[in-house]
Parts: sequence; C-alpha cells; structure tokens
Amino acid sequence: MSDEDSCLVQKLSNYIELNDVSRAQLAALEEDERNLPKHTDVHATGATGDALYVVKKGWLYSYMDLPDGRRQIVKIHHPGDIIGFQDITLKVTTTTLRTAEPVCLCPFPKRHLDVIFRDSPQLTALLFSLAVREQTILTDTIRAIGRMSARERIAFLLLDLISRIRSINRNMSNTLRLPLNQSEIADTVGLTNVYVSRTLQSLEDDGFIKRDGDEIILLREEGLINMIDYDNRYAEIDTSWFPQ
Amino acid sequence: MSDEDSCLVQKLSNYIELNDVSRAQLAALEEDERNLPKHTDVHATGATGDALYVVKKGWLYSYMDLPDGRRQIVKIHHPGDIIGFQDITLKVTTTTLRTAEPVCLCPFPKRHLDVIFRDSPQLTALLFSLAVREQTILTDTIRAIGRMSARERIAFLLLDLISRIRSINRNMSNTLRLPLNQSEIADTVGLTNVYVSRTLQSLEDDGFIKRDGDEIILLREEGLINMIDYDNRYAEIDTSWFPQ
DNA sequence: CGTTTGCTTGAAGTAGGTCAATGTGAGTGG
DNA sequence: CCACTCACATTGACCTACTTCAAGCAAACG
Repeated sequence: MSDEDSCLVQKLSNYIELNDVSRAQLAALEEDERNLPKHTDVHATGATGDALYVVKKGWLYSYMDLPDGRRQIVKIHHPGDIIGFQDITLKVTTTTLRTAEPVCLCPFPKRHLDVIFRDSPQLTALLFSLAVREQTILTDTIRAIGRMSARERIAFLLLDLISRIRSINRNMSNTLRLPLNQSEIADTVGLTNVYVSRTLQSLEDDGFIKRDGDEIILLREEGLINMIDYDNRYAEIDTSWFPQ
Repeated sequence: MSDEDSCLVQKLSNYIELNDVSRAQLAALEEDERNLPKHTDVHATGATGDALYVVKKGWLYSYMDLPDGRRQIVKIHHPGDIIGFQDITLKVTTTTLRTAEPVCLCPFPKRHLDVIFRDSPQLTALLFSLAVREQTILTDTIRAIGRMSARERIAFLLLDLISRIRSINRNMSNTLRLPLNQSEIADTVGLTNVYVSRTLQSLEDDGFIKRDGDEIILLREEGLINMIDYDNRYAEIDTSWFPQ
C-alpha cells in the first residue's frame, strides 16, 4: 500500500482485500475537501442530512446537549472514519459534530453510498460488521460510564483510544496524542473538567501515565488493562462469512 | 396480519412489506423453542457462539461485569428481538444473557442468517438500518447515564421502554409492565437499588407516575419528555433507499 | 504585550452510595 | 389453613466521590 492511499482505503484494507473497483469507489468519496479550524461546529452545506463525511485529517467529536446546557460527547472521530451513517436511516440529525483541532473533511452525498451497497456485497458486509462492532464499543462505554470510578473511566478512555489508533497504524508505540482539552475529556467520560485534572494527576503520581503537552505516555498499560478488565475490540473482525 | 404471525415477522413488517419468501425465511428462525424460568443465565447449547435467538415471549437482558462484581445491564430484550448479532462479527461473546421473567426463546444457528443476507437484499438493508438505529439508542443511553441525575435517568428508562413497546403494539396505553426488580433497574441506569427505590417514590410523590405491582402508569408523560428532551427513536426508519 | 484558553488548586457543598434493620407479599410445605 | 421462607422494597443514619465555585497561573496567540 502506498502512502498516497486514502485513509479510508487504508483503514478498510485492514479487514478485506480491496479490488480496484472498490478502491475507486472509495476514493470517489474523498474527492471534495473542506478545511476547518479548531473548535468549529460542522454544518451540512447543501440539503440537510444529505451529507456524509470522510475524515482525512484531524480529530472531531459528536455530542448531544441536555436542556440546561450539560453536554455529552458520544463519539470521537479519527482520520479514516465515515461520519453520518445514522442520518441515512434516521432522518433527524441526532448529534452535533465539532472539530477538536484543525481538520480536513471530505463531504459526499449519500447517493454515493448507494453505489457501494448495490455493487459491492463484500463492502456492504464489511460496513454491516463495522456497524455491529460499533454497538459493542458503545456498550463498553456504557459499562464504563455507568459503573466505573473516575480513575477507571479515564483508564478506559485512554485504552480505547490507543487501541483504536493502533488498529490502523500498527506502530506499537505506547504514546497517545490526545488533542482534547480537559473539559472535552470530562464531557466524554461524564465527569467535570476539574475532576479530570485531579484524576490525571493522580494517575501520573501513581506511575500509570506520563504527560507531555498533548501527549500521554502509558507507562503501565497492563496495569490499566487489569484495573478495568479492558477488552480490545479493534483487533479482530470475523470476515469468513463475507460474500465472495 | 394474523395473530399467529411470529413476533419477529410482526416487528419487521412495521417497516417493510414482507413477501411470502421473506416471511417463510423469518418463520424458519422460530422453529425450535426453549422455555426458561425467571433469572437464569442463557448459555449456548451447541458450539459456542454459533447460536442466535429470537425472543418469543418474556423479557431478558444482557449485562457485563466489572472485576469486583459491579454489574451493568447494557440491553433489555423484548419479544420479537433477535439476540446475538454481535457474535457474528466478533468471535468473543461480550455479554451475559439472563432472563428477567419466564421466557420462551427460539435458538437458531447463524448460517440461517446467511440465507437472508444472500437472498434478500431488502431484509439485509433493514437489518443494517436496525443496527444503525441501535447505535443511536445506545448513544442516547450514554447521554442519559453520563450526564443525567437519578430522576432523569429513571425518566429516560421509562420513556425508552414504553416508546419501544408501543412501536410494536400500537396500543396507546400509558401503562408499562416492568418485570424488573429495583436492583436490575439500578444496574440498567447506573444507580443503586436503594436510590432507585427513593427516586421512584419521589417521582410518584410528584405525580409523574403511579405504581401498581409490576406496572407503572405514566401520568404526566409530557412532563417526563420535557424533563430530559426525550426523542423517540422507534418511530421512523427511512426505507426509501432500500433495494426493490 | 494584552487577551484568551486551558490547567491547577483549595474550600465547601451535595447527590448518591453504603450498611443495616425492618417491612411485606407471594409462594410452599406440612 | 397456618407457619415458614424467600425475594424485594422501604427506611434511616452515616459516608464519600465527585461537583461547584472561585481564584491564580502558564502558555499560546493575535
């Protein structure tokens, strides 16, 4: 695989062998580009709900509000992710999308997806599998937020993010670049920014992590894994039943 | 539709017009039956992970444990639900399945699903849509557990359950049969049984609900909806893009 | 070089947890 | 038909993990 491959192609070829037709179809999703600065809400340009996005560069997140302004971040998006599947099936947009740092985004209309659904049963099966895996990850998150202490929730977030990044990059580094401020971390794991600060310090004091700017080094990853019985969901997808 | 239709057929025909072939395929999923008493864990009978289930009667739930015994219920299952999709894509079983009351379950091997995936693009699209909608609902749950007070979480649970049941039954009653004890409710919304008791009482004192045995009457449903900005996800699925 | 954005720190408050006792209704067996 | 049990719900007293509020500080930025 060359360096010029799109991140989407790079991500999906982790699971199946993509032929040239599929590659072309996927590459077509990244034709347009849009650059956005840090901390801006992304709104669909054209007809509402028609646009999906492939992330080309940078982190984003989707969040939901409560009536009084409380906020919950429900998903963090990385390069290679497709954003907006939920808007295909549910007409109403359920979340707001926001950049965590400068981002490059490729918007495409949902009819471009139809092509894939129609012509590539193999890619369809993969997208289905990824959707179901997503359920598992959300389920893990519910377990974390519903039943874990602050320290354990932070451990969960760090392990989840580093496992996910490793599943694409394959570099086995234990350093995680985390371009989120502590209020965003708080809104992800259901705490306050103040307590996130204290908890990160305490994890650092106990030698689990080391912080350096926006990077976090996991010094005792095994310890964190044991702390919460963490299961890496990004490792394996069963592709044996896929058509072709 | 006749009364003898399987609950699975009944549920899915809410969204698309099922032809006879599809109906037969779906009915085949409910050939075997297994009756289970209240509060028993369901284990696969044959080869591990091979079995999926259609719920024919009764409630169940899936839960996950923490190292020290804390428990989080991540999904409640009703008649008509298919349980076990996650085990198709991920080989590891991620949750434990347990009956909340006496239950009738129809186990079937996953290769029976292959038939549907191969022969009915329309049903495939529907299953994909349901999987994506499930993400939205899990996301709503994360919002509730991550950011809501005890009272709001209980409101969310009640509204979610009654909306879901209405989407199949279409009877517009405001009474919800809730065959879960307060420890199970607690493990669903991330509280303790004691505090669930106090919160239900407080909701009753304020005239939001009335309790009668295992039934809960929502006296001021609008009030509960406004309290948490509840969105009913069970109402609409966009089937316009489905093949055929 | 002033302003903003984000992190840290301290003090005080509270929502919900923990522990333990009591109450209660539905079986169940004699 | 009564006694016993068992599973649940309730109640009270106390506790703590986390929140809230507010101030100070450092680094980035225009």
